[in-house]
Parts: sequence; structure tokens; C-alpha cells
Amino acid sequence: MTEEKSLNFIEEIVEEDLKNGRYQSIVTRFPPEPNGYLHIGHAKSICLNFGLAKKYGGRTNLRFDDTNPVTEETEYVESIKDDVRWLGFEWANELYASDYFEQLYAFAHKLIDKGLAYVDDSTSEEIAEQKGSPTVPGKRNKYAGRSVEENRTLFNEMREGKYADGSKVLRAKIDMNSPNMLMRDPILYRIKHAHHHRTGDTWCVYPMYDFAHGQSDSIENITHSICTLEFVPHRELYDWCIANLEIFPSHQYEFARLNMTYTVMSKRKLLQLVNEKHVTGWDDPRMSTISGMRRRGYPAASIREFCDRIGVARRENLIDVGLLEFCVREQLNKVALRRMVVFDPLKLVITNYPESEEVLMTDNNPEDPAAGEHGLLFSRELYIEREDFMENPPKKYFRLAPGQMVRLKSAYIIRCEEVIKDAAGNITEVHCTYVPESRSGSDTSGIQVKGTLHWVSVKHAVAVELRLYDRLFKVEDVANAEGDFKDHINADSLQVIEKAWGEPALLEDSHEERFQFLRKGYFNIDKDSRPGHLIFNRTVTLKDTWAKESKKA
RNA sequence: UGCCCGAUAGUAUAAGGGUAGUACAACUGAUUUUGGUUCAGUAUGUCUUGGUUCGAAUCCAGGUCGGGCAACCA
Repeated sequence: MTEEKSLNFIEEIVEEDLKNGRYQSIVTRFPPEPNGYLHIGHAKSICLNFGLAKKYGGRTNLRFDDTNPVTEETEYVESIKDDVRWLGFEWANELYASDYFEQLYAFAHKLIDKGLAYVDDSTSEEIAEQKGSPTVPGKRNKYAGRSVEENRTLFNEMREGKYADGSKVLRAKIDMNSPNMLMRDPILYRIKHAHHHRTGDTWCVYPMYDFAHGQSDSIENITHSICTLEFVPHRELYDWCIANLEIFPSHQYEFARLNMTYTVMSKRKLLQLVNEKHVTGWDDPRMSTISGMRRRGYPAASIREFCDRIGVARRENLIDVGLLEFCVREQLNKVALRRMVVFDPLKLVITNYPESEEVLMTDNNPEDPAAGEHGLLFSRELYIEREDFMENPPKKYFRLAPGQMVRLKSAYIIRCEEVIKDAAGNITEVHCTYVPESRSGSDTSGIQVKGTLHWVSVKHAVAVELRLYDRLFKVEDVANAEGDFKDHINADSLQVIEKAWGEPALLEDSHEERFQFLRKGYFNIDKDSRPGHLIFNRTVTLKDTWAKESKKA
């Protein structure tokens, strides 16, 4: 019974390369630019790159693509390392494109010497203009005719700091008529008198992506350099550089990036949300960042599972965020401790129950008997959820209503006898009687009820803060929605319940990571939480068939 | 009207000339001391037009639609 999962197109390429002996083992890399935090789209790439190496017995480097000092920071380097580790992957080597600056500089000289690169004094506007357009061929300018000697001298002087930012660039000499705009004498090096997060002020010329990425791959003997679709046109240049530099031939393969409903997946937009305070930070639990999802309580295993399920292909896609939530629930259902918390309390008095209290036992997790059980304090006055009582219930309402019976989870069956209201007509209390012989575990009453409610004892309840999250955007396809993406921010994406009532066991649970608040959702403890003031994040709601049912009516 | 990439249920993703399958979502029912979980079942799909072939999602040609490409970003 070997249930073989079909291969994605990159796995097929790898298997083919291994089978025909092109490579003995594979080397991949994950190459983030340290200019922002990683998001779920990066997780797809991480799982792909590290997953491939794991599956086929190769290795994966973590390489920071740090060729643009003005946007890159050490803070981002650290967050990226944290996130990759948290996702459960280990890199073979921690590397930086900036490690190769000297070598890259030598590569540039090699092209100059071969007559394949020249120093251009044109302004960026002139270069853009001379480049033509997709339908109009480009034109070379007079600088393209400089001698090898002159180019060598000028390029050295660029490095020495003789020239101002933007006054000169090094360009490859390829083909101004190429239908591929990237081949029309692309810029290889530009002058930036900027402080680099690792090399400091050592350099004032920095290589462009196209003159750093493929060469870095080659230096590291990367066999399969996997990137997203927008780099397809770069492949021709990637191969050109490797061929003319005569270095190890890494190969580039492209897949479609992840897009997800109700969220944004661009570092620029995420940065904007942070800077403009639409969220509290990169790790705001509503963010599509890895750190946000971690804080919200998404297990790393569910993110990996999600990446596995969405597959890898070359067509544009928009994945339903519901699939991610499914993966989160699937994981959490197996591990979360069950606890009871009343979000919006309604007082319930059991008129035939004594003033004393008793301890009732309940499972920590019905899915996992090994998780054991814990005690619940039951007494005459309880809180139940206000929405679990209706004076005039619709059909198929299995909860509490006048004359109707329900079970209190792990306790007794009760019947609603009387509704107490204040002068304004608001319901303030519900009075019930309980059936003593219906006690959970030793029920001899023979009564069958449809509904089971969660509850806490008024006298014993502990106040906790709850942070309930909803999607950050109101539209499915945020990137393609009309207008600015910020116009679609969901103003109600965070609802704080400052005082909800939880069972006392929560006080001893602060070391626990995952909870299911019965009938409400999965929660974890937020990092803002403190001993006297517990704060929980709602990771994800439970599937709610009743909500769907009642909406239909 | 240049070049490149793509098109299979609502959303993703398989089938590599031979029964269009899987997951999520949807719907029906069963079980359930969570309207959760679990289980059983239902409905929905090959962009189009030709061609090759006994046979095409698959190979070929034309078309349509979607995306990308003219940053001293990556």
C-alpha cells in the first residue's frame, strides 16, 4: 500500500537530474533580502527549497541577498533566521551575497577584459530612453565604445570613491535589440555611498541583483536555484553571466508565488501597514507574516502542511485562506487542552442546588486520552454564554430557552424555569433546576438532550482578556481590488474582550501553549500576558455549522 | 499591435496517448456530553476551433483569455 504522492514539476526535474547522473546530490538555497519580515509566501519557498534538500538528501543554504544597503537592516536578518528555524528547518550555511563582493568585483573585471562590460556616464533617464521599449529597439551610446583599458581604470575609480552616486554605472555589453529588455546592456554595478549592514563603508559600488544572484548560486554550487515567476525573463541573463564568466552552471527554475485571499503578500505593503500603524507591528497576529502567525498561535506544523497541500506549479493562483485555517484546526484539534471560558456572561442560578460546591472531572482533550483530565468547580451560580439562551428560540435551537433542557458540559442536565429581567426588560438572570441523577459519568436520568453548554462558576471564575481576530481585509483579492489596498482594511479585524470569565484551571495553565475554549475556538497566550492579567489570542474559530444554519434562516 | 509565461470542478493540484482523481469549500445523512471531531454519501471540471490517432486534458496548428517584461529594487 504505497500511497505515492505525485511529484510537482520541480521534484520531477530533480529526480531526472539525479537519475541521469547530472548531479550526485542537490544543493538549494533560500535567498531573502533582509529588508522586511518573512511572510507566508516565503514559507512556501522555504518549504520547497529545504523540503527538496531533505527529500533528496542534499543541503540548503540560507543566503541573504544583501546588495542594496539602503533598504537592508540587521534586525531583518535576525527575524528571518528566527522564522526559518521556527518553521523547523536548518540551513547548511549562513551566507551573504556581501561575502562575495570582492569576488563579484573580480567577475566584473573579467567581463570588462573580455570586452563584455563598459562604464557608462549617462544619467538614468538617458539610459532608460536609450533602452527603447518592448516594441522599439534600443540604441547604444558613445560610452559603449570605450576601450578595455579605459573601462578598467574607470571601474577601479568607481570603487575608490572618485565619483558621485548615479554618475556612472557598469553595464554588460549584450544586445540593445534583444526582445528581452533585460538583455539590453543591463546595469551590473551602481555607485551608492551608503553604509552596508555588514560591510560598513568598505564599498561604494554595489552589484545589481542580476550580477549577484546567479554568481552567488554558482559560487555555492547551487544545483537548483528556485525562484518565483517574475524572474523568468532574468533567466536569460542569469545564464549569460554564468556562461561568459565560465563558472559553475547553476540553473534557475521558476514557480508561481503564493497569493492568499483576504491578505496582502508584498513586503512593501506589509511595511506600510506597520509604518502607518494599521497593525501593531510585523508580528501583529493579523499579519500574514510568519512571526504574526506564530504569535497568533498557528503551529509551525500547520504552515508546513499548508505549503504541502497547496502544491507547486507555474500558474497564477489565489489560495483560499480557509485552507490554512483548516490546517491550523487539524493540528490544534489533536493537541489543544480543552477549557471553558464564557465571553459574554449571563447569570444562571440553579435554584434546587445547595449553597455548597463540588468538583467534577473532565477530559483535557477527548482526542487524546493521554492528556488526562482536570477538575471543574460547580456551584449554584454559574455564568453561561448570553447567546446560549433565547426567550423565543427559532426552530432547531438546541440551547437554553424557557422550559427547555440542556446539559452543562461535564455536569448536570438543567431545565430553564424562569427568566429574570430588569426594569428595562433586559434579561439579567435565568433560573433553572438541575436533575441530580444526570451527573456526567453517572447519569441514570435517562434524559436525552440536544444541546450542551459551556459554563463557569461565578464564585470561582477568573477574569481574562481575549483578543479576537478577523481577516485584515474585507475583499478576497486584495491585490486586484479597486483603489488603494488600504481602502479595503477591515476596521473590525480586532475585537478585544477585556473581561471574559474562565475556569480557574487557566491560572495553572500559563505554561501551556495551545487551548481550545470549548465551542468557541483555539487560543494561545499572547506575549503581552502577565501573571495577574492573562491575555489570550484567538488563533482560529471552531467550525460553526450552527452559525451557518442560522444565517440561512 | 514585440517577446516570454500560463489555462483541468468555487479554489488549488494530479492524470505524461487508454475509466478525469485528490484536498479544501459546498450540500445530505450518521455518530457525538463541544452545533467541534469522526464517518458515509451527493453535486460540480479539461478555454476555443481544427488536425494527428482506433483513442487526446495530454501531441501539432490557429485563436481567445489571464499574467509578466521598458527600477542605478530584489
